Amino acid sequence: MSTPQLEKIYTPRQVEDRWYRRWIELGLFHATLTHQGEPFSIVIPPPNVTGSLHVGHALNNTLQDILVRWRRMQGRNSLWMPGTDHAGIATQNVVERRLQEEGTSREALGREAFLKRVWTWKEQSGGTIIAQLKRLGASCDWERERFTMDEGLSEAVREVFVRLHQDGLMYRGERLINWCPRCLTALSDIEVEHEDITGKLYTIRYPLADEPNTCLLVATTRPETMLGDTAVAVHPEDERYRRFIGRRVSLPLTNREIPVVGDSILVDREFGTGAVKITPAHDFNDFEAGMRHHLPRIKMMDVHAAVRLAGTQADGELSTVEGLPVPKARPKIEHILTARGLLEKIENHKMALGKCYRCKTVVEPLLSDQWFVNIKPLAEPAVQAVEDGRVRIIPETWKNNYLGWMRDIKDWCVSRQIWWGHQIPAWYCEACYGKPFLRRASDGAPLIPSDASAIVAKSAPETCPNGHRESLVQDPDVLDTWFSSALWPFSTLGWPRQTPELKMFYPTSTLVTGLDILFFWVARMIMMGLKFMGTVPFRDVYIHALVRDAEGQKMSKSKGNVIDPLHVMDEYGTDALRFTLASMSSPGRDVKLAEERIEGYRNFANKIWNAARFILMHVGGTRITPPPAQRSFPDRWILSRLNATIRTVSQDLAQYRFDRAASALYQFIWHEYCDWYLELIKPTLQAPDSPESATVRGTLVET
RNA sequence: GGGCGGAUAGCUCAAUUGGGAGAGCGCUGCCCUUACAAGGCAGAGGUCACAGGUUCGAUCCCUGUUCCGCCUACCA
Repeated sequence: MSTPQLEKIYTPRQVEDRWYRRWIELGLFHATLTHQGEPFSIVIPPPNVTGSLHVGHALNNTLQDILVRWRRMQGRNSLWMPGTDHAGIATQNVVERRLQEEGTSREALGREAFLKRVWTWKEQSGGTIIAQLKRLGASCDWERERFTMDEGLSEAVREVFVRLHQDGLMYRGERLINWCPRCLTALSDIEVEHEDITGKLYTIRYPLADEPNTCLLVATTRPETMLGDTAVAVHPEDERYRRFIGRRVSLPLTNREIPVVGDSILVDREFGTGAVKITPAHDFNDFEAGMRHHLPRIKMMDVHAAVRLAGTQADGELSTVEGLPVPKARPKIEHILTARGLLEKIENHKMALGKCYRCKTVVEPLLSDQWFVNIKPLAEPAVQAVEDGRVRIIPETWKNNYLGWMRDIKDWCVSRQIWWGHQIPAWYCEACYGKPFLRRASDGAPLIPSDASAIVAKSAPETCPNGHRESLVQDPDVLDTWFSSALWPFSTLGWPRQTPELKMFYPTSTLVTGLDILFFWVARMIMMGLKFMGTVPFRDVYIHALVRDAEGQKMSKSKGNVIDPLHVMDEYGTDALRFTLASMSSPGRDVKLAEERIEGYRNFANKIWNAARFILMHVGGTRITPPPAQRSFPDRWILSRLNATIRTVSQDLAQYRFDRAASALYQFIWHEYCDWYLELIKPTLQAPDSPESATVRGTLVET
């Protein structure tokens, strides 16, 4: 019998690396098609390919790993499908920043060279997050790793786009969309973050055209947009203003006269002055109102959110505003209005400011031609699937959140004016619609004529319907990153081909994710899964907590309160981090990660290490399983406790109570096995030949 | 504006059916007893946010209040 020499103190790093290598060598994470067990599958929420492991990833992947390893131990054919996301805007921004440091830009490089550059960047840094997941111990089936821009997944994207188009669920149209003036692209509604601020409410005098001494008082938080006003609305039943409806006011600072209309939807009599300016090209409500009253749309800013006076005959003073970005234009307009006695008052006003979720720039509503998914027909079945329990959302409290959003869902703007991503599979004929075609105008807007009809196809068509061959150009825009993510549960398994993997592992068993991407990702996967696979993409959605710092603050680089999981793993070991995250992951509560807690579980790992060390010192690698009749009282006791613990842990994990499972393990190992059992058997270990001793050995090594 | 969650020991959090309030960390005291001082044993510490109500009895159920957090919402 050899007596292995174990260090007195557990040093995680070497042990972790050694075991991880061994697991990989033995192919333990690889799911095969020949495995007889009942399939169990999870697709990873693909991290951004340029990303680095943060503590949210650590939690998310720890929980998935626990589930997968547990099911694997139960004999299930378990697949954890890994991969990364191309993360369109985020990645493009990263590479663009690099270019800027080099004194160049994507425009200077041109599309092709730029994309080459992004791919290079992806090859260089794309492996980082994967390596970090391995460091975390993630038991993914790495042989199956996918990337959202792999050829197979891109094919799935084109297939879906074309089929949605065929079914009338994908359309192009001029709508008001959220526009990021820094990223220079459209954003979907949920890509806009709202921040509460105290802004200003300006009340401006709009004189009646035929009665200049009488003014309508109009309230606005964005006075500069008055340059794009095409009407003023009052409530049709408002006694104060009824007599003005149908007459005209002369729009200050411009030479235009605009009508006064009655609109009971737009106007809240109680708010402000009861009179609202209508700027159809720069406000969502006004856009709708503009449609109701057939008002013209005047764009008073360009894609950089800089003021344009086109459509307005500006006087000398106003022309100084031309070209100024909104934050600079606003005070100038305020100044001019004040100087001319047109500003009635300014009040403080609480409001929500929309910001780009990628770069935090203030988002502007902009009139633009974009591609949209007609989402209602897809949302309805996805609502049903959750209502009737085909998809279970855990904890259930988020179910209403999901249903509420889905029932009130707006069409999904899927086109992005960036280069990194899946280029939209639509072609236009320059011969039919004139040149220059797809070049960008000085304001950056694509020059696809609104009436140009697109030829949507999986690959470039030979000719346009009129027979032109050489004049076809592809839509320059790319798809929202979340478009390809929505297909992830089946595209990674080989769809649109009917692969054996798809048959075996779809629908997947569980999705583990954070609340922040419930709408971005989860909802869209359910919609797309139902549409293209006919079944839900997963049975359970487990929504875990958000990890905060010890003070409960959201971790952010700017606050400097970020806990780096890599640092924690170096300092305390991977198991300490994982056990901490699991044990604090109780439902309905955010995880406040405090370093002392991690230290406590580092000690736990050390405790286990030393228990093993103790056993090995006495019995080495001997493995003896005595028949039940020969088992001592302590043996029978600890075995019964062991079985009870296994039962508890299994029940807890089946209910996604990672916290309880962790505490059951902690309790058993430390306070029952170590504190009592090991102490109880110490005397018998003094007499190595006694039957009790043999029993002890067998039991210990077995467990 | 609407919706949801939280408030329990100094700190971080448990407590699935209303009936004696728990863990880890920290703290106090004693132990370097050869598995582990990243340990062992013993112990202190809580009007379970506040105010009402239901009940024989409430941390738990109901109502209201305060504070914190989140989601959602473009009342200009």
